[in-house]
Amino acid sequence: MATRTRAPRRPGADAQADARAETRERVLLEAARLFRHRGYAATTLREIADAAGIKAGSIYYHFASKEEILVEVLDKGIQVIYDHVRASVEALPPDASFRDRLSAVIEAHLWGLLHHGDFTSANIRIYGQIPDSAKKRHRVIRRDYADYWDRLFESALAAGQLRSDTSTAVVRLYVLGALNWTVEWYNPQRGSFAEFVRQITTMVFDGILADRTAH
Amino acid sequence: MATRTRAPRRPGADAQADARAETRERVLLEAARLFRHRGYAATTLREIADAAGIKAGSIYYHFASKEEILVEVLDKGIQVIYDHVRASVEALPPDASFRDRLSAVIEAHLWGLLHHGDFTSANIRIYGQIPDSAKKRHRVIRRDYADYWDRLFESALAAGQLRSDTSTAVVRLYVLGALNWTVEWYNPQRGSFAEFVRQITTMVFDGILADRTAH
DNA sequence: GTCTATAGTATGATAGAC
DNA sequence: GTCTATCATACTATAGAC
Repeated sequence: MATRTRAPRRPGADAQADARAETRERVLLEAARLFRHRGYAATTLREIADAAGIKAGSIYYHFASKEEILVEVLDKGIQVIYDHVRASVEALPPDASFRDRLSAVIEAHLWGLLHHGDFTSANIRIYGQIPDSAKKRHRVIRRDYADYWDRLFESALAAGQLRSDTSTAVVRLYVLGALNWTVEWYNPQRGSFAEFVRQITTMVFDGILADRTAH
Repeated sequence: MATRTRAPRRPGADAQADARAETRERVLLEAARLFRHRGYAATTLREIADAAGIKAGSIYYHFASKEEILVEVLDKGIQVIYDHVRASVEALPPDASFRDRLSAVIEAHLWGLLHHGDFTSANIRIYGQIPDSAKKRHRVIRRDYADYWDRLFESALAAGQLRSDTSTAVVRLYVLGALNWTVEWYNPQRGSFAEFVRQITTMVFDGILADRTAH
């Protein structure tokens, strides 16, 4: 395996590896789409295989079990968002304010969430319903991402920019809940993504009541 | 059937009707709990029957199909919240402000949500994954409740109390998303329900940033 | 790398006894 | 009203041909 991925030994080996990776990706993509809309247990390997253009038995060349597919789909649902968020924050000037920093994180989170909707919505929808063994393996990356948000809020609290009458954990759960649920109702045909981000960010920052102050 | 429910004709008929209704309720309760934690498709009628203390075949005396159970569980998930919210608003003085009105609605929504967690969480978790036929039957009450919130926000907007840079539909989706997700993380052991409601209401009204004005 | 065929198990639903 | 027994179907996973 190491020789195959590192240094193909004969002509054509690259193309073969590509074909393999491509089928694998197709299976993951269709699995995410089906898990999202049907649930994990209700989705059969035959459906996934059909959608990916292969037969059910062939899936076992790429994955050891249905649960292997599940864990990869769940992990990817967090990973695509986390990667995007980190890149977005790293692009900020080092002296960016908390408000700028959090704005960037919210926008990047929403971007990843909505542009990989099958993976992220599958994650949100089915996490509560999967076998404990799968939950346990997936929980690592989930915890990492939650910690990232907690550190952000902790530093804002220390700087006096976050409301102090609520714990940072509750703020994180409230904000991530509100953001994540948008994948269930966001409609790109009802306005631009930028305007959508502005509306959500405003409500997260300043609430839903009519402005009584100018920010 | 009408004679049985209206005027029992012999002694013991009431007790029989009670026993029937009680088994039926037990099935619904256990179904809600299992749908919540396993999903609809993954939950078998044998599991529901076991939990309710009867055999799988006996379920068909009370329900025509698995989908009948599903629709009742989903409807109840909205109904218990809706009833509580309406009663709470009707108890307000007729000249209550929008802020008081919305405070009452949020508290009642959270109360119903968290005190009937199996029905409400099952509803939230599995609605996106059920057969279209079930979705269609359940959608009526779902739409009614959404309309209730929309009317609340419309009147607040007309009175200049709701922020006007976002449509009432988006505000409703944002708020209900944030509120509903609390059933996935609320922990009654980490503080009183009243304090929890205060924190959530504050964030919905005024956002998460440090107070810059006194309300 | 994908196929066909199939083993072993579990499912929703029904029929009929009590 | 609840039971037992069973039908027809579908599932995950495996074995071996190509």
